[in-house]
Amino acid sequence: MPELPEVETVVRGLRTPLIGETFIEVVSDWPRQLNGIDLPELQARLSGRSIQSINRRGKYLVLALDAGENLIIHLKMSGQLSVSNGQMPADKHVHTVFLLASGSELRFRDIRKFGRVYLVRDPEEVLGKLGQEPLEEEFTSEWLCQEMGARRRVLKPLLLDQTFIAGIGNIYADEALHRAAIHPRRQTNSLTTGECLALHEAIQTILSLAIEHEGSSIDAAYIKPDGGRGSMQSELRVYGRAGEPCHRCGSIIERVTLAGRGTHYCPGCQI
DNA sequence: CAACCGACCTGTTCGC
DNA sequence: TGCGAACAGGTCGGTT
Repeated sequence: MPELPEVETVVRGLRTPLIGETFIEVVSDWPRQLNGIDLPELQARLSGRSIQSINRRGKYLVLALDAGENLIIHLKMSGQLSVSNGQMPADKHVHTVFLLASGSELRFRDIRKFGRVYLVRDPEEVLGKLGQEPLEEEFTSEWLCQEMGARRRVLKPLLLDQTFIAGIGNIYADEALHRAAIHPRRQTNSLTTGECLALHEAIQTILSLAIEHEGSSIDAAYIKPDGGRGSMQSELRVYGRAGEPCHRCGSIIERVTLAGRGTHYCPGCQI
């Protein structure tokens, strides 16, 4: 579930309670969540490590620790992180708990169990294949237009390709294409310069707006670390609005399956 | 290289 | 009310 804006919101929400904290112990009842590191090894390498910074790369959270270790977490479809004082018992979907020196604990809750935790000395081991950060300076309209022209692919699946641009997921791909008034099935090399500029603008605008709104909380799948909800769901113009009228042209929003994903678009104004 | 499909999981919603 | 099918913010690996 969480895409770039949701992960960014989680990162911001974890900084205050976690930076400067020290790991004491890890408890897990779902070893697969630890992505192949066995619990004793994780325990040994994490115990005594303090958290120096928390950042985001694509949809990954990166906790930089002392002694050159990095704890990297991907929430996939249903992962949630929260910091608890340990008083309230964790519910049955919390599968990994990181106990901290202050007595509080970082809880990784994940109904569908797709989320993963990595502990690596070199973050590139996990993040190495990711593409451009869409809100950073290197993501320019010149770069985007050149890449589009050079590729021969269907547009929406390319936007979801994390090795091309890192962080866009199914909601914001659909929303960016609607804002840019481009049909999701268009071929990348068929875009005009004007369309490509509009797409670049739309990607940056929708992601920034979603961060301002602290992400989209459509059901219980995404909540902030403090338990609150984002408000971006009420700003969405196509995602989840099949059968409703387009705010721009009044046509009825359609939902189709494209590359295996539900795809929402306006047949009236997305050309 | 690109497109497609099942796998990985559990829960919720929808149609009959 | 019950019950199965479809669907869900993501990615990976194997196959055409």
